[in-house]
Amino acid sequence: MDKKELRKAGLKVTVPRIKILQFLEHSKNRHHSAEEIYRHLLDAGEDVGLATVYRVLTQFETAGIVKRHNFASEHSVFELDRGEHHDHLVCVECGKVEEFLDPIIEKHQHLVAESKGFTMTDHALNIYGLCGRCQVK
Amino acid sequence: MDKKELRKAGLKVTVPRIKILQFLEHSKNRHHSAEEIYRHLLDAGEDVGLATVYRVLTQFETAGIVKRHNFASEHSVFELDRGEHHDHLVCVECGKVEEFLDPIIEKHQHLVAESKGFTMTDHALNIYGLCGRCQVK
DNA sequence: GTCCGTGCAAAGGATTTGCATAATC
DNA sequence: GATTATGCAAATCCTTTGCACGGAC
Repeated sequence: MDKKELRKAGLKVTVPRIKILQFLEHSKNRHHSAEEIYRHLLDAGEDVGLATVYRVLTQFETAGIVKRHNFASEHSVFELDRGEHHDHLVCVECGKVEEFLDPIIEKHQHLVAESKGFTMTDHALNIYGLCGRCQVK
Repeated sequence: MDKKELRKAGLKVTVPRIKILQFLEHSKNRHHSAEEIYRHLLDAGEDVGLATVYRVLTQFETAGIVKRHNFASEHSVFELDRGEHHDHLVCVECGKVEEFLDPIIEKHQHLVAESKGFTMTDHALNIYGLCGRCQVK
């Protein structure tokens, strides 16, 4: 129920917000750029502006509905925030994104931060490489 | 000997290239944005353009003299590439950057990539937090 | 009806590029 | 002297903002 989720976040229920939320929930790939989401909505016959997509995504990020990532610099990609933390494996060839969680890495990150006197607030681990399919080519 | 290093990289020895290399070698902080480098050169009385700083840094990156990082999105920062890999701890308050290397994390990153069928080409682990000094404030 | 959200176009910041001039080899 | 590098200004890419109109409550 997308409407509920929006209301819970204190956001009015509007067409762009619902459509963007639905796309993020139902699309096969979980990571999308604002441009991709915008294109998808246009293709689906929605009359929406790219600026609105950015605005909605930013609101979603603030509300904790969405996470923003900056992989290989360039543009940001967004994914639904399901609460469970994970890191990313990104194929440098086709852009495919895989998620993973390694408890030992997680633990050691905390140890490292601690040993340097830092209070860790967040971390981003991105592994770049060639996915199985792109290695063959 | 900066001139030698430039020639070795197949780059002509020019004033901007030498000055940028010297700054990266001798500055206390090892991580700098293009803007910072540009400002420093201007303050030192050099007549240089920001575009040249970007061009030189990109050439240095290609030549393996410099590494480019994209921490909290926004702008890139550059550091001299000394060959030895390391990851980064970034203070979200003051921007201070600490380097670290954790063999167990390194090893597990390879294991993760392998288990997903990826050939790892690179990785970036950034831990964000508050450094000791900023926690006190 | 009030207020917030939207589309459009214009602005914004970081980085790149085109071009004539100036420097390196 | 030929070629490559530079500075400047304009262009580009992604993203944000200003504004008048339209929709949500």
